[in-house]
Amino acid sequence: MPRQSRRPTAGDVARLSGVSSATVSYVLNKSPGQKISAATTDRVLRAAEQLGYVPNAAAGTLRRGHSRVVLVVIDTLNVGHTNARSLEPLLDAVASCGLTALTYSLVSEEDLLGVVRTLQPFAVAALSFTTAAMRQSLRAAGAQHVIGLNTAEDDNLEPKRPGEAEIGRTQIRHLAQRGPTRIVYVLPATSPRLPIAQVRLRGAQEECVRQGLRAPLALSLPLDRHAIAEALSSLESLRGTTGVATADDRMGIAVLGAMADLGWSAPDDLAVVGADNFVESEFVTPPLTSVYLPLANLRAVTVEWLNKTLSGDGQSTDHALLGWDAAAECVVRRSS
Amino acid sequence: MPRQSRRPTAGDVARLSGVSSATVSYVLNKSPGQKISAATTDRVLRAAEQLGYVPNAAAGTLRRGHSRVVLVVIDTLNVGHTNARSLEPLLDAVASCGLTALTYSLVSEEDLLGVVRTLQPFAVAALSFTTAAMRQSLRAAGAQHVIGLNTAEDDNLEPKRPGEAEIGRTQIRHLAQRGPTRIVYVLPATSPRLPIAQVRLRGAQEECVRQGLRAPLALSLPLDRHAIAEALSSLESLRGTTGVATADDRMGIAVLGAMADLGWSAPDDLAVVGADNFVESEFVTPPLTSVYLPLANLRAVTVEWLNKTLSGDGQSTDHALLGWDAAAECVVRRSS
DNA sequence: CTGAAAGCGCTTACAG
DNA sequence: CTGAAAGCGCTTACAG
Repeated sequence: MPRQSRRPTAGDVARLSGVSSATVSYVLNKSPGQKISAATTDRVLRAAEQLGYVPNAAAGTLRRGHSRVVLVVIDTLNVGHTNARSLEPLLDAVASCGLTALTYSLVSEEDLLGVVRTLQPFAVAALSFTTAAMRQSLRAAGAQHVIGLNTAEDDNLEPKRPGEAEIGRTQIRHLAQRGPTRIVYVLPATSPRLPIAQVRLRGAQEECVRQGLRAPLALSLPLDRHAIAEALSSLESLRGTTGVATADDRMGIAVLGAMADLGWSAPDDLAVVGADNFVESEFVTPPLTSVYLPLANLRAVTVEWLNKTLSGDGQSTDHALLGWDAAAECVVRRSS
Repeated sequence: MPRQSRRPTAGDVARLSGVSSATVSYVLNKSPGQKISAATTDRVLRAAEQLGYVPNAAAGTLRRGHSRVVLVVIDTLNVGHTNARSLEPLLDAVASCGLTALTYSLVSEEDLLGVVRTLQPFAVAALSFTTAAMRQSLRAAGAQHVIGLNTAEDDNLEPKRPGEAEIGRTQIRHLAQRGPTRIVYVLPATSPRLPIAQVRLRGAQEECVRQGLRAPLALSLPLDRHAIAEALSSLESLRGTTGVATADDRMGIAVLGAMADLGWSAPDDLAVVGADNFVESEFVTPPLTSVYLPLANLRAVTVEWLNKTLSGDGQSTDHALLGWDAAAECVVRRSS
């Protein structure tokens, strides 16, 4: 197999079409303010096509000072389908603007900054809550533009996930309507998603105060059917008057399974509400009520923002907000 | 807010430490074959630290001919948790080799080639089956090295997902052991994962022949509890003698839910087996039996491969294989 | 309407 | 042991 021959450069295209590499660049980038004759344009385009010319992005990046990549940051603390739902419209938006979308799974913020320094992306679109300080660091590291999920109000506040507390509050509001006088909040004993679970719990605690309910009993349980059943059985005396909120639907489904093992049924023995609205929650028996955060038209918002920054003066590094409905939605099913 | 001052370059570091930028490069890259005095090394390191110097990756890429990025390709046709499980060890492996891992969600192969042309990655690690032709294209587009899930045998064969057929075969082998004489295969009516479902069905069909069973009844159903219940009720006469295999656990859980609505129970009325071993499958009632493909030590295989290519002559563009256990595993639970 | 030339920031063969 | 210089492939201000 012959060694892959050198990849064609703008110079090669120029030579073939009998113009300078500058003209090639003007034609291929449709540089505004450059009038190139139709005949020349045509020759250049034909030559580029013939050679299969693809600009060397690294050279462009070096010259321009930033790449044409949009780095989409995924929050690994979100459940998979939550990310998937947001990702698709975002990737779509980026592609439709002629930019290259790359996904980065957020492990640590330090690591993300390293990637940004490496990539010098045109923009970072963070599908996670970002503080003003973090956005500042991202721009300092070389991201021209930063967009993220965040609320103007909470900019510098911890926790960084204001929407999560709202999920906890909404779970309690729903349970309170159903009659229970006592709340149990079940979170996973160990899980990478524990930080989110804790914010949800905090929201639930707040809402219990507001509703005049006793503080919720927080139960850290392993994702193990038998262990959960055992823990629930010690709550025997609470049957009939208790609502259970779980940190997510996975735990909610596990609780329903454990209840079945105990011969208990929802909502009579315990009313159960989960979070994140897993697809599976509709299919279990009884179907699981769930609270989640709907994301507003991400695609449209992103396209509009990218177009604005692309046509902008090139200097603006302001951040923008990704669409975000502050209100959590409760899908009521038979478990509560 | 003052405009961000120019980012420091190797030249700045050189000036501050009183050496040339060549020496800076030698020190920072620990260039073999260059003897730099300890004193100089120290001064350079100190100056780089002081200025917060980070090499401009685009310049390095331009000069070197490829970047230090490993592009990890995710197959969006796999379910989220399948990808997540593979992704973690891979990202870990890449980081531990001092390279930058970026994730790309495979939409189309053409689009992936575009990203590779843009990024000129050091390597592409594809968490999807890749044909020899595709790996060839990837290298032509600028990926120095390519690694992927694939079997040497099936290199040029369609379908590109040999493991999926094995899932279907294993589902049938399991059901056949349980006594059913008739097989129903349930796949989603519409789903982005339909291509995978169809390969699984084909595997199931093969295995039915091998087991001397009648060809499976293939049922395309929407992910809708009532619609599934209705479809199942027309199978009334098959109760007690039929095994149901579903294209994945989501559909399996939906089938169990629909059966509950009909007052049927698994495994007595229908023995049910799903695929992909969702975490939730253990928690539904009855717990769902599931077949999945375990991935072998991805991290170790990847690290070994990266180290080999990094220390290699720099010219080799051969591909390697990611760890892959050809055997599917069946987690037996009470639904079958 | 088009081209010659500079320069983005690295890396490395070469000269000392 | 260290430095001067070339060059990777673009883009763009400038000159014609």
